[in-house]
Amino acid sequence: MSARQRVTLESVAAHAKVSRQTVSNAINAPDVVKPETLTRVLESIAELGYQPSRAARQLRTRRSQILGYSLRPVPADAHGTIGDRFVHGLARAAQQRGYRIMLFASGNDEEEILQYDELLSGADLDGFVLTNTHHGDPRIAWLAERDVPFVTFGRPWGNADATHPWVDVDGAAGTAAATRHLHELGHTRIAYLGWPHGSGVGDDRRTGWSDVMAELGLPADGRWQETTENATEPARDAAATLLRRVSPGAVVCVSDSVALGVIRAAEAQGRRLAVTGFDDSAVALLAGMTTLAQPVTESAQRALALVLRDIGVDTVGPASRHEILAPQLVVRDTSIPPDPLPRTVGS
Amino acid sequence: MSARQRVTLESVAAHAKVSRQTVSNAINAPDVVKPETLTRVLESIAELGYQPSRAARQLRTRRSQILGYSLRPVPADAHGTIGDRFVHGLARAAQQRGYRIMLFASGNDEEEILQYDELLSGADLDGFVLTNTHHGDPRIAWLAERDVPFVTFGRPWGNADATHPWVDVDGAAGTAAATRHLHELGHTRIAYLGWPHGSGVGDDRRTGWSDVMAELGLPADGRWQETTENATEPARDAAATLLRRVSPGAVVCVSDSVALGVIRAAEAQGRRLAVTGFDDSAVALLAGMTTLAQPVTESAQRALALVLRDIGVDTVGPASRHEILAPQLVVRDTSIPPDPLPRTVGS
DNA sequence: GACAACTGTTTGAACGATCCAATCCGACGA
DNA sequence: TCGTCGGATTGGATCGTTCAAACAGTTGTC
Repeated sequence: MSARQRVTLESVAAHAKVSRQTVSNAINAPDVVKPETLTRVLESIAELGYQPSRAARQLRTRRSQILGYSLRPVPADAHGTIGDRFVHGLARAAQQRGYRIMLFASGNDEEEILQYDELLSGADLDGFVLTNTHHGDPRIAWLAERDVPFVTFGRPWGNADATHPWVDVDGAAGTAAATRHLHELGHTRIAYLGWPHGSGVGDDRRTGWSDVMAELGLPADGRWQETTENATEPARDAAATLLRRVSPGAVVCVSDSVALGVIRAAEAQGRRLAVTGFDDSAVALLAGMTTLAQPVTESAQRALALVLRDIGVDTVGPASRHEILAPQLVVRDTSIPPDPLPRTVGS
Repeated sequence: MSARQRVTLESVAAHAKVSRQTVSNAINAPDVVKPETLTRVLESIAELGYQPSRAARQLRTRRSQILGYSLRPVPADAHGTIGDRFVHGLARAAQQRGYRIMLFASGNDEEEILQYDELLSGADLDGFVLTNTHHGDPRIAWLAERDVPFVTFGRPWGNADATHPWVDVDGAAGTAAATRHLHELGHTRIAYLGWPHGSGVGDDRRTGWSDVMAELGLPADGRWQETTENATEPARDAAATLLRRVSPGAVVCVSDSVALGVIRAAEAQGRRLAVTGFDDSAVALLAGMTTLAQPVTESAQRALALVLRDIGVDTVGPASRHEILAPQLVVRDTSIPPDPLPRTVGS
């Protein structure tokens, strides 16, 4: 009920019989305070339950200890929880380091840049975490130009000399693992269904398949691949073509949605087919689909560490400025040994 | 490159040839400023691109213009985008009103309350938005006791005299609409598969079905319902029992996951069955499932308006302190007319 | 013994906004 | 002409922290 008096540096100082600044030092630069004074001050802080006012600190230091994270409208057909889990991991990692995540909404890159401007001058945000970066992303240029600390979840495709820190999942390693897995099961006729050429992520994932196929001396030319947009219906049609053309025993897919299309096509043609997806979405779980789980939480933690380093929070050793994390193969029912007679079509 | 001087109240005042306070008034209380002075000041603000320092304002007023939103770990089998879309709607609605959303992570109610305490004293948050409230939620008691403004997405089940503002989706209206829809298609043997008794949301949705059935003079006793936890596998087993017991022509389900279990059970038994789900998740879209779409974005907007009113941002007329929004029926393929001979168990 | 160097602590000023009290100014009435 | 009134505007104090410089106390050096 009664509004208790706010605990401030001054009141802690009085309680510990030192000055404001010494209490401040005890928090921000403990090494300059005499050990016995330090313990006395820390006791007072604990006893009074003191918490520094972020506003006052921010006003003086021009640092908010807050990072910005932009939300885009959620597409209607989204079934992933990747975004969800990434934000959660980010928020948790941040608050362990005394930082917080502030959200803002934007519809496109330009709008988002306007928000950057507003948040930097008005709210003194210390940095940003970007997702869904793309080729020639204007947000990256804007931030880099102003020396604003930021990190991207997703590597800068087609811009090898980008200097900002980033974290990404190794798509090629993922499809490579899936391809090897299918080969170990006995498959030799392994096709690939991916996104249209030109997207960094899609091309990367295709590479994993084609490299392993080459390594194994198995065919992976144009006849063994097909492309489709990232939805189940179009994927079904593309898969139907692919199945008729090379009659594969297994298909590595660029995503769970696409993989589901392949499964539907196989059912329609009455074929027995091994399929792998990518993302480990809820759909994959429901379909009992073998897929690749992205290390989302770990990505968030690494991303946070990278941007905090640029902000200057910890000046630990010169580790790499980017991280590539391998996804994990989740084996379920849809990766099955091949038919004894691979050539046989249908029931 | 060169760090341009920050635009402050003082510099705007100098530019407009008035005093600090007049500029402040132009922003916070335009009606006390003489019109011609006002326009002059506003022009200066626009010209210099002035933005008030949130830190300074917060230090003085003890208001941050920030609302807290807690994230819980995302369950592995989650396939909904409801949480995602709610946060997005919240962030967008907030920033239209000059507010921002700050995230924090917590694992349980107690941990979340500790975060409240920290955020209130350290960061001066103006209020909170809670989701996933439950019976006897300690968070609600804690916040209410301290007169902290907050709103919940989800009504206070079993606590009719709760006084805090809330927003919720009308589950009963949803299942009622589904039931009527099935009846209009010609169904009369309509069963229900729900969650175990005792959960507010689950019981509410069941009510919608049973009320309409009673209204239509159709049977809805215990034989026509079954319960299951919210996952596809258990739902399939429960559905199998239900189908054998009353041989329904249609089943209204408490969620999309459960509905998918019913579809699987019907396939296994070779039955033709109309099914409706709840939530309009990606799974429903993929399965071509008739379901109920929750007005998530609108809920977020209303929730924001309610909590801002308690904070005292707008003192508009005395509207209601809670809102119940109706979900929308999304008709797809799984709501089908009944067999000509409902008793026939098809091949 | 005087001065310098160093350690640990304290004091005053500043960050940029709002609150509060005081002042200005033109109009109006006596 | 002067005092009064009320709305518009001004200057000073304040919020709680950190920065920069000054201060006392001890030790070391020639």
